Amino acid sequence: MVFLWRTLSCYLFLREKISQVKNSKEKAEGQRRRVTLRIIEELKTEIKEVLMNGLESAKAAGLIQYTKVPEYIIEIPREKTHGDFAANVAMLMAKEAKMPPRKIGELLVAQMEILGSNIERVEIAGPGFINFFLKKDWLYRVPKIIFQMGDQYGSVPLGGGEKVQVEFVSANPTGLLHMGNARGAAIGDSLANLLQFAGYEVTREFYVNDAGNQIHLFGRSLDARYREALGETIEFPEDGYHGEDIALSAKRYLEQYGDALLKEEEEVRCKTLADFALKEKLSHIESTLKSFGVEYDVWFSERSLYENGKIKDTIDCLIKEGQAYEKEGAVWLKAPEGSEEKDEVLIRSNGLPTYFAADIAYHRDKFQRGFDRVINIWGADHHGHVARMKRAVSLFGTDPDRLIVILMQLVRLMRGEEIVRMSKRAGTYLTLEELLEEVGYDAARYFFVMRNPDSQMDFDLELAKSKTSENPVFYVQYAHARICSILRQAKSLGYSLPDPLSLDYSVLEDDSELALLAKLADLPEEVANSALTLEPHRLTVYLHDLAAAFHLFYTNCRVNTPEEELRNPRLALAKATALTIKNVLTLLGVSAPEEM
RNA sequence: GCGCCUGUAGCUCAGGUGGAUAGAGCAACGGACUUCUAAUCCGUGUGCCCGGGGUUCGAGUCCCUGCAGGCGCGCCA
Repeated sequence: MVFLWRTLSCYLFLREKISQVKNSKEKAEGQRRRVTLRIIEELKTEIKEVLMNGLESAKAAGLIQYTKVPEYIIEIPREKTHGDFAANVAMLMAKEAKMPPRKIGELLVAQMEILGSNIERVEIAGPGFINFFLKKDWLYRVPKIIFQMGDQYGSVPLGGGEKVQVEFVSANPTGLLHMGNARGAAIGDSLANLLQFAGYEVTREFYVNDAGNQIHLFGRSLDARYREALGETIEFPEDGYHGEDIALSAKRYLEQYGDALLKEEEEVRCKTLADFALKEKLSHIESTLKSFGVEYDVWFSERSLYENGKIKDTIDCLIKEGQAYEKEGAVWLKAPEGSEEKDEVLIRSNGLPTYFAADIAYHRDKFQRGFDRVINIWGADHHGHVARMKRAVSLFGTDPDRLIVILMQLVRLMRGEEIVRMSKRAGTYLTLEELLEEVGYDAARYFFVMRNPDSQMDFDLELAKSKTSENPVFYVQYAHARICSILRQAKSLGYSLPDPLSLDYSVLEDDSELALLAKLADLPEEVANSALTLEPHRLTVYLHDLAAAFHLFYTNCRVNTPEEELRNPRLALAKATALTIKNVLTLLGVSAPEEM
């Protein structure tokens, strides 16, 4: 009876979910995303129920004493021989129950009712793990779910529509994009994709530093080149931008608008030229990033904070609250009470706000725009700014934990053994454009996102150029291309794939087939974990494992066999794998080629 | 001096909330294509997880400390 009920309810549950998915196909994206089937999660829940019921029975029978069940986990063991899932609860209870973990496990398992569940058998192993071996049926649900979900397979309703902003790259608009920006672009964009896939409402933002000191200097450098082009002998600003691009910008202005600017005041000349060149630079940055697969929702101008008075308002507010004060002609932000930190300048004695002041106003504005969480991706050289910024946010009543800064360690460029010293002034740095030309779009994206932002990375150009096959991205892409090839082959043999939802998958019994199914089922959990920890690089680990599982399946099992009962489920399995690979590659901004 | 990050195989790196025999790629060596793409698969590792303490049933993971490398500590951004 229990068995029947469980089977029936499970079936009804599945039917309901599937019909939800079916109906939702015509509905909006957002609604589609809410429908998700996390098999692994369901199974864990079921195991927990069985486990807890057993534990209560054991307690009721006076076999095990405890007051509270400790925080235990259900994990997927690395070793196949350790079962499909394992629980560590017996080991955690040992102390209070005053019994060896294995003994607890035995008593517990004896009280468990597994009849009618997905559990086939249970074992006690090692120091006291309770290992669960499941019936294979659950695996055969996997392909159907993947086909139901389509390009949404793997998405999870984790975020519940929480509004998250991801601000990344925000490169200095006076120059070109370098390797650090490239890393930030790959990580930021993948993270944004990932969060979106995990049910968050994501806004991608680029903060344009089009104000302040550097723009002033930028303008003066341009002005010098402009006048130089008109035959004047010039004195180049001491800390000016020496790059050739500056001179070229000035020349282009001259060609378009002539020499009329000479009659204007220096300040007007500088501002006009700076505006002209900034526009050029920004559109160049935008198109370069676009060619790297990155597009923004918002380009936020720092200058706008000056023009609409938000910086002034922010500082006034701080003064009013007694957090800032005037001294020696400057305005200072007080360090926290009792801390060893120094007070920070907000407005210089020359009357101009500092970058920090603008950034406070900027972050205040971010939260005023209603984001629940704000994620900034910064280079490690900005880490000194993090604590300050969090504190500044808290001064306006925002919980500083809502501001998350992901610091990336810097990228070191190598040519073989030799370190390439990057210098903007000398113009000896590699731009993102050049990188794309040398290494290629997919490899660059994958390479950057593969590594944990915390680790500093060497980018060896010679390696990247000479042996591109070393890059793991090809391993994954090849799996996808192979599947497409199988499907093409099937078509040319006249094999058509019937509705994958009506197939019987239980003929898939080879170890490599079962392993592949299990790996496919794992994606929603991987997405959830990666989104929770804000670590898109985990997805590359998953992709590699998935591709490996497929390559093994490919080697061991022939898909296009004449036996229809075997061929059809295998074709469907292959197709489901391709779909899954493509979904994850898309999150990483990498293409899924059909041929290689 | 203070702060942040890092230290895992020859090299490049993975190792959610502590779990069972620490993994992968590359490189090296030996096998597997008359069969859906060999950019693949299978096999071969003698790793003081930087050192030293500690926490506990159990530590690469947590705490303390030392060493080494990177990066910050501006009226720069």
